[in-house]
Amino acid sequence: MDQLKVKIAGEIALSSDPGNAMKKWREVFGVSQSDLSHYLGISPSTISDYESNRRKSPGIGVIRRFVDALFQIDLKAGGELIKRFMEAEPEQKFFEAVDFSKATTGAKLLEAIQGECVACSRKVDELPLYGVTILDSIKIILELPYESFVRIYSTTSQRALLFTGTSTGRSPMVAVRLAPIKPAMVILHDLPADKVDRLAVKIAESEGIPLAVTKLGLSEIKKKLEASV
Amino acid sequence: MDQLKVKIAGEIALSSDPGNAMKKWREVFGVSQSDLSHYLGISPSTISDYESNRRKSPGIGVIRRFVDALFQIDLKAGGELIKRFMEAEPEQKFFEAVDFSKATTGAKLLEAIQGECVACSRKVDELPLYGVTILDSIKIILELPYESFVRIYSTTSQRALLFTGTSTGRSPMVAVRLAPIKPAMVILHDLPADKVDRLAVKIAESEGIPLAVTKLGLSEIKKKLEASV
DNA sequence: AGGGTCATTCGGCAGATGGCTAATAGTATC
DNA sequence: GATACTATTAGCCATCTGCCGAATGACCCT
Repeated sequence: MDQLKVKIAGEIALSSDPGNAMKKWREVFGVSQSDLSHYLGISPSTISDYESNRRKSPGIGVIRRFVDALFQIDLKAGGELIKRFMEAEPEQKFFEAVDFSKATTGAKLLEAIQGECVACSRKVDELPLYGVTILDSIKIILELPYESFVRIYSTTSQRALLFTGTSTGRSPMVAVRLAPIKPAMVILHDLPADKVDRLAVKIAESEGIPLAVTKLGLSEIKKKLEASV
Repeated sequence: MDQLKVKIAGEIALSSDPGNAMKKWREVFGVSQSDLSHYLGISPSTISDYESNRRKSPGIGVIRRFVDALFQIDLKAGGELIKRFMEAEPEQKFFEAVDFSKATTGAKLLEAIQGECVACSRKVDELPLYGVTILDSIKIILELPYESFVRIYSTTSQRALLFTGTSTGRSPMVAVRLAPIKPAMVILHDLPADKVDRLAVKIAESEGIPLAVTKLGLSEIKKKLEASV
């Protein structure tokens, strides 16, 4: 647990955009600016000041309070996020790509993997899909250093992202929002449609990216994908 | 390499004694205050100000420049330290204890493992030894979070510490200096007597702790130790 | 005894931080 | 439309950072 704290603090401290790093972690922990500020006993605008880099070099006191607050808020709520982060084993591959030889559509893909659209369903047929990238959401957040946090998405235009190991879909969509190049579609693995986070849906809508869920097993999905190549 | 930077930055940021954390890493990298300050283009007293916690919450800008400087200084000198840190495999035990059933002396121990004293040799016979703790110096520095960096030494009074994987003996002695409870003797493994760092010797002298080296293989040493139980 | 490197302490100062309040605005939900 | 929650922006100010220079002690060396 301390290790995770150290990683977050170090990431913020070394980031060339510390405000964005703080924002990322706040959103990953699913805390609003006002909740966080209330917890810290300061005004919400102060949080916004940090996240917009109005303070170019925040003191480590701020960082410490910030990280501690996120942890304590999560612990009060049961410590689910921290638990999942701690359980994630390092040194394992966290993504896998399947390319299609010819373009398909979101609708066809969802049909193949028994997916259900929860946001932006009208766009499901618009964009051609050239492949699917399967990602472990926890590992991405943990193992990609902040600077390269978004680099993985550089090739994801015209591709669907399938996130595994997500409990609400919030963290992956935060990642998507921060990315400069957006995927054509996002699919959340093993997550009931009604448990999808509202913030995640909101991000999907505002970005215009179809968001879907599927309960099919991972190996099943891979089979289907490879069969459709 | 970035991971190591993040770890150092995070450790400093979250430490309740950031000055000491900065000092630890500066000394681990073997850089003097004046060299570091010269490299950063600031005055040596500024470094001292930080290390004595005159600034209670240094900005992340300072931390960033500090960490970058340490890395660049080491890289200019060949990057040996960074290389060693990167090579250290995690998830491996980093210490091993051998206890004696009855007390022995430093002189007897050194004779058994073919050790050679390089500092404070006159005290080698004074203190009774009840055991030897074998430590991997790199792993200690890397894996022990700063707060518990010294906890391992709580039981080392009346014991000798044998450090493996050290290239100059500087880092282990820095660790010893920071520890609240001191070992009775320090032995550096696989290191020629003339390559022992001068700062290491100085620390040993000022702490009154005999410092020795041995070239005997680790397995040989363990055999000898177990034989003398 | 003197010179060199090492580190610490302290007073001082420009400028930045850390915080506030108030105003603004986008989305949701009622 | 009103209310509530979200986040951002701007002006303001006390305090603290970030850095300096000078003075002070340790050492070690020759």
